[in-house]
Amino acid sequence: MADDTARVEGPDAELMDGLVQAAFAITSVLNRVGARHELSLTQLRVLGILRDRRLGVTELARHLGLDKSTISGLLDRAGKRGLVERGADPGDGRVVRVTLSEQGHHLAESIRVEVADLLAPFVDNLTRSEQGRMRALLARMGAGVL
Amino acid sequence: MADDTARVEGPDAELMDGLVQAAFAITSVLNRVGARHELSLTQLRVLGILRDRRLGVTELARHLGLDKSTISGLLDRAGKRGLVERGADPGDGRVVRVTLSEQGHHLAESIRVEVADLLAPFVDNLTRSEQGRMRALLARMGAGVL
DNA sequence: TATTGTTATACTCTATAACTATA
DNA sequence: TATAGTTATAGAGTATAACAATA
Repeated sequence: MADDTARVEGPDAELMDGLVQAAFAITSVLNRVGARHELSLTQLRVLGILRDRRLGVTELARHLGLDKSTISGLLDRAGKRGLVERGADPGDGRVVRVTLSEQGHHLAESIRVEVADLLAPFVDNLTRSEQGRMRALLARMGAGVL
Repeated sequence: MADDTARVEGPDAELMDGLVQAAFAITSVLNRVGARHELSLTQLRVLGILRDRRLGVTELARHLGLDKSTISGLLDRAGKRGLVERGADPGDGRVVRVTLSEQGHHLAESIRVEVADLLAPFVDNLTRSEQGRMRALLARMGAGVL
């Protein structure tokens, strides 16, 4: 075998490991920030998703990959804390429109800042151009729809 | 301001968003694979951690960032399924050495393969050299200890 | 009939506090 | 005294099944 580049190798196992480790690390940061505000990771995600959206229960369930019955309970607890509000849908009497309360918006913004603060030291280990390259590589991988 | 590069900007918010989205996406893959085998994400992690380690309950708790009482319950359930075994420590009568059973090792290996299969299509969106660059960037960020 | 949301039920996950055994 | 692990307890997260209301 003269040409090493022709060797058939599986996908880069080390990279996969790195991605999974990074995912755990980032999730740990999110959990820590959530815990400061007595929010589970899921509640944190609800706040993040509802920041710029007004969704029905079923849509929210689809965003989170959870059953709608799970969302009902989640919303009960978040509602009791004054973070979200349930409203009627003008066009369809069956759907419940879920929105962030003003307090919910404030909390979501605090969380965004705190997460950025905890992530910054790591992102700052990269130069500006490295940051740009990382961003581009994530996009090329299709990280958003992964 | 003649020199744009001198402008003080906050850390790259877009990159942070990309990292968080990627983390959710990867976690979703892990959850899916776990669900196939009726394993929670935490049980999945236990299998992964114990693959090449023989830890005490407290050490395992530290690895996972959970309380040791949580680990006790986790091990009860995993043990009942024959995935892990509790053994004595030769040097310290207080510690319980946790190991993967043979069945646990098999399952851990299956999971590794399944995760790799689900992640492969995305990693394969990058060329070899891009994969290498991504791996290096993750390492430079300190993704492992993030 | 099909869809939206809620409720009842049953587990798992998780932390806190109190406990036992060993060091 | 201090540390390792377990147990009891309580609350949150989760899915399944059954249900009511609306389309």
